[in-house]
Amino acid sequence: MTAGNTIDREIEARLGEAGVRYTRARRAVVGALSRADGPRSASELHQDMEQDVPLSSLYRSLSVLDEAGVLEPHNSLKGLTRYELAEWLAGHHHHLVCLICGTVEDIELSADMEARLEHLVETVTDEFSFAASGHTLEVHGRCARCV
Amino acid sequence: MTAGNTIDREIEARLGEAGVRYTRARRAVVGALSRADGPRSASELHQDMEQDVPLSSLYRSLSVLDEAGVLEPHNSLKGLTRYELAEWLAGHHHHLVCLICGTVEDIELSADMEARLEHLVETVTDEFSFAASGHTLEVHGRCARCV
DNA sequence: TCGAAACTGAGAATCATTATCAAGATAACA
DNA sequence: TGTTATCTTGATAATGATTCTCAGTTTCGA
Repeated sequence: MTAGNTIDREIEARLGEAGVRYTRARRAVVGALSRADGPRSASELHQDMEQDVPLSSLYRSLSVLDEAGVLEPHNSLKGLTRYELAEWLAGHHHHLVCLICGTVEDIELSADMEARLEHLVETVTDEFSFAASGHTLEVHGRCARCV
Repeated sequence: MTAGNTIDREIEARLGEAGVRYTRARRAVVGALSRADGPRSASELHQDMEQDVPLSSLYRSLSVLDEAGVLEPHNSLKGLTRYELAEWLAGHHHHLVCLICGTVEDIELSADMEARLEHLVETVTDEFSFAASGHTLEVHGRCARCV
């Protein structure tokens, strides 16, 4: 996939600006996340990549990538933090959150709905003294696997 | 406030169905939460109620109330779980999430916007095999205190 | 008033995450 | 091409939130 390479180049550039390297471990994390269909926690990634990268390094990779703006953290069930590629890499989307098993699936909204949300967020910015930088609609319920 | 009493009666009834009592500690938790303007974590509540209830009991109260459907958990920054009164008690609302300090403020949407969201959620239910039970719009950014 | 069931508090145990630190890779450059 | 400054890594210890355990206490109904 050329898309993968493009993303890799963009990330490499971004990390360069941040003064850090795009190492094997970090590439592996990005790879696993771009293969995933939703946010993943450190331990989920650890399994996905078959213990290739030790947990402690994995956590460090995640926080480096997060600080560089390559990833976005997503706080989920049971005090777990799951990460996904940032919107500028993966596109804007929303979440289906399973209240039973905690997994999160990405979904996209219609352009119409998305436009309305954007407008709403602007309104909020004015109404409350809150500097909005983004938004996510979370739909809660039971996923297919949790019947 | 009569509202408080009404809520208390409703909660008492609900807990009765669940076969648990509405004890002093649990009342204190509900009181602190209904005074708050957004979700609160166990340790925040512990401070709010001036160590009146020991942390271990507080956690237990939270999980009992959660299981009985009186509270709703909200996963926030740094693996913290914050709770708030469930929607059937506190009304439906959305969140302003500060990415810096992690505090969450409740907001309400216009009826128009809310109707659109509801409609959207129904669409999602059909399109994906996902049994939606609720939704929240999270607006991310910096709160007034974090300039 | 007695006993079963529910509750409480203190402390130990768990789990995710972060910090530490010595050893290993890399890049720039003399 | 060796040298050095810097960035990384991996193992391990430490932290912080949350859950578990268990003995003692309270509460409700018979």
